[in-house]
Amino acid sequence: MGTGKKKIEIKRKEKQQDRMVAFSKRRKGLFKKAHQLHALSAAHIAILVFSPAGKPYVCGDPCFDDIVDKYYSGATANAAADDNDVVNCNNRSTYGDGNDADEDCKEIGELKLWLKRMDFDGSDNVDDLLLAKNDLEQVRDKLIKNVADYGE
Amino acid sequence: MGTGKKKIEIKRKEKQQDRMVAFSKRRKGLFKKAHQLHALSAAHIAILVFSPAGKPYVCGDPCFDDIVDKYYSGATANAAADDNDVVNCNNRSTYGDGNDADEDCKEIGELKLWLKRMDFDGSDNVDDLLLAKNDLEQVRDKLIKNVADYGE
DNA sequence: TCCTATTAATAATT
DNA sequence: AATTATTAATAGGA
Repeated sequence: MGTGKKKIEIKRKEKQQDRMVAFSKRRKGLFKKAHQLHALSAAHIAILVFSPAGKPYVCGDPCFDDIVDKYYSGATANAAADDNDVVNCNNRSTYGDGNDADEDCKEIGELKLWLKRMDFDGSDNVDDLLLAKNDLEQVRDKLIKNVADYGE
Repeated sequence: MGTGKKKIEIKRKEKQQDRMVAFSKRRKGLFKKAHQLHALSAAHIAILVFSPAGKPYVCGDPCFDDIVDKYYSGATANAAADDNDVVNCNNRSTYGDGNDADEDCKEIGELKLWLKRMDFDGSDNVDDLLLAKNDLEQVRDKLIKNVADYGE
């Protein structure tokens, strides 16, 4: 995937500057797609992005806060549970303060997010498999590092 | 804009069924773009969409709730104020409250289910991590093979 | 759903 | 930033 003069691997770019360039171009594209989706289908859409530099960008059709409010009001929050198309990863992890138990929870929570996002069970196309491959490689690297940290 | 056999106008489709078709295709595309943006730039991304039928779809990299929390916590909320690309309308809503420790305990239970599905246990000691590492490597190799088989 | 003609998004380069 | 070669997304139809 990718679109441009060359096919690129979808993986974290090494240099901060490259990440910022990719972010700028693709954030713009993402918001445009979101706006189109709203205009065509009348769906309500809320997007929140933090740039690599930590700057927030918000996009809402018709309004970010209202849509998020509606979601957290819970009236319909469980309706998506049975839809296998849904990419739904809501997993709270504690950031910080750090007693050991909490740290472990955080590590495990992050790992879980990675695994859940892979969702390669039903993938039958090259793109999904490639994404899963990338994710797996990163999870593996994380594990290797954790093991090393434990004194392996 | 649009991409397909014909250029289309970006305006609300008249028939509900047409809106649903466009929504299904484009929601998938939007989430894919979001995942790519995250993978490439390490940006944090949260998307919430209500379909024309009112069904919610959530996408979060790395986690929807955490990103939204971070935004509403306000630590960085004002950083975007000077960016003219930002569509920014804030109205805080309260939700959740549950204490973090309890939330994490629930998370651990869910995690173990996930890890079992992945064919390895989710312990946090070195031996189990090593086993997990081996399992992940095998899964990864499987995926790489699958990708090769698809002719990538 | 799947297919494919066509357009839109974007990676590399300037 | 602006341009352009190329790929990816998708509109319409099977």
